[in-house]
Amino acid sequence: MLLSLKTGIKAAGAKNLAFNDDKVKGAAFLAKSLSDTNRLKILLLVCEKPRSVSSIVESLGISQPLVSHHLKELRRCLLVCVERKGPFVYYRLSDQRILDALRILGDVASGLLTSEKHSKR
Amino acid sequence: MLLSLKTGIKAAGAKNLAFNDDKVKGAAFLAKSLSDTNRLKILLLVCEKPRSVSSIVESLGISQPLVSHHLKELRRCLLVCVERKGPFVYYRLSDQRILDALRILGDVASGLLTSEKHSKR
DNA sequence: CCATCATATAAATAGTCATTTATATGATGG
DNA sequence: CCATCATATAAATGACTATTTATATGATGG
Repeated sequence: MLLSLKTGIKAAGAKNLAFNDDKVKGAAFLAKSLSDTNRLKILLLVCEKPRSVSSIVESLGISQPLVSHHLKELRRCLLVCVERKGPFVYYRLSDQRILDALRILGDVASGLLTSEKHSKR
Repeated sequence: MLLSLKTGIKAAGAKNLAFNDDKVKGAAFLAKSLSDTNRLKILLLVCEKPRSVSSIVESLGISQPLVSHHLKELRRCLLVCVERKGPFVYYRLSDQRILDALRILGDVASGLLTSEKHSKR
């Protein structure tokens, strides 16, 4: 299966030689974490400077356990870094390149909904 | 809720002014579609030239109904374009920028697993 | 038209996941 | 220590989704 994919890609010829199976699995793994709007909003909040959980709760207007739950998932994917300061726990985005990916996805989504590329038949 | 996010972002200050709620929703929507390894493999197969369903089935070694199912999802997100030629149906990637996003995600995933950024405490 | 090939859809199943409610941990100030 | 605040975890629930198996549609060549 893995082999047949590689074969397929090689047969196809070019651009995606960089996508070995680990890259594909890693990309899918991160994409899953980025597929929830609440998590995306959290990432956008912590991308500038570290933010405490309560600050995130206040900004997003969703329940504290839900924020904690999503932060746990983001931690699991190593998308955020954690630092405790007294009673507060601060989270920040661990890699700014995630923002680039999100920008592309957002732009492509906007484009796809307005363009007519897909109406091709 | 939407408002509070915007407020939160504006309060945060800068980089993500481009992320309005529609962009966030769009990015999450596409990310969900990218979160399955089989769909990613399909996208990588159709990113070069149009590919028929049977060709994809053969390359990936998964069942034809499963491939059709995933293609349907990719169609729903407008990530692929469809063209029928005789009995064959050809799919191709509708926007090459998706590859850029995938490359970033793959790279970040590789990086996060090896780096020590997250072990900060 | 009929048989066959390519693709799509349907139904069933099992696993995952977001959300809520309730409770626990953990630090701090008095 | 105790009360309180900040955060995390647990359990329950409903919704969604990937996969399989079976069947349907749709085009083509004879």
